[in-house]
Amino acid sequence: MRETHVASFLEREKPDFLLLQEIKCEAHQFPGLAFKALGYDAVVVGQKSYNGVAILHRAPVELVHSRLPGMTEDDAHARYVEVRAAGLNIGNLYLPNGNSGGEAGYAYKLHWMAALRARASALLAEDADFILAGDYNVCPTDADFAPRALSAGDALIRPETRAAFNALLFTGLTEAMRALHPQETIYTFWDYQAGAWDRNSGLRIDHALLSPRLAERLVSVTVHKDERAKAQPSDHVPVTVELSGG
DNA sequence: ATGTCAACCGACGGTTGA
Repeated sequence: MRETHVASFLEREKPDFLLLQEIKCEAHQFPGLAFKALGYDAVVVGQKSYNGVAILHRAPVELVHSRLPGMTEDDAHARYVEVRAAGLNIGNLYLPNGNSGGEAGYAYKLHWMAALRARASALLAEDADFILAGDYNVCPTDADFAPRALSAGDALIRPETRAAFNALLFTGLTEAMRALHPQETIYTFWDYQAGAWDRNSGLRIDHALLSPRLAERLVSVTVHKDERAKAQPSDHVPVTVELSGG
């Protein structure tokens, strides 16, 4: 994980919450002390080498889920953590890419998306205010990736992938970026390969979905593109979602 | 078909997943 990049972002932007994906370490290896010095505690759902998610927070939070409900007990992937804080549920997700492991790997992605939709439905049924945000590994439309950045059969743009994403939205959620910026070309990820950053061959795969009352409080969505130009950057850049006080 | 990267495992380099 890119500890110094994260620390400088916290220091500069001072978000109430920071949702991290692909921390790629177990919880005891997470660099909590550097963030603690800046006033942040962490809820960490880790795993050796791959996946892993964490939520950094300044005020106390209550852990709600450390696995996506509906996924089987033997699902070893650390891809979801949900906390309750500031009167809302915050779900941080790292949705399966779906391009590895053949058709079984892709089926896992679709299964995961179905479970996420079920979680959204359950939260709506509770009348909760909530946000489901993170790396969705989905380009919702052809406007969400640069020309030729992906091949036609890529799991990020397959029709079944987009149908599952739309099914999630159609439960009644609002995709924060497109609610405020419906037409702009916006990317949040640039591959390390093939000079993707230099050619601006990016993807928009990091999304924040808001429950109905939260959508009414949406003020701004900011992509911190400068982060990608730093030395040893992540291939994703941070996205800030600003909500008015509720 | 990738102009990449990091960690794995098992002993320096091929394999994996993104």
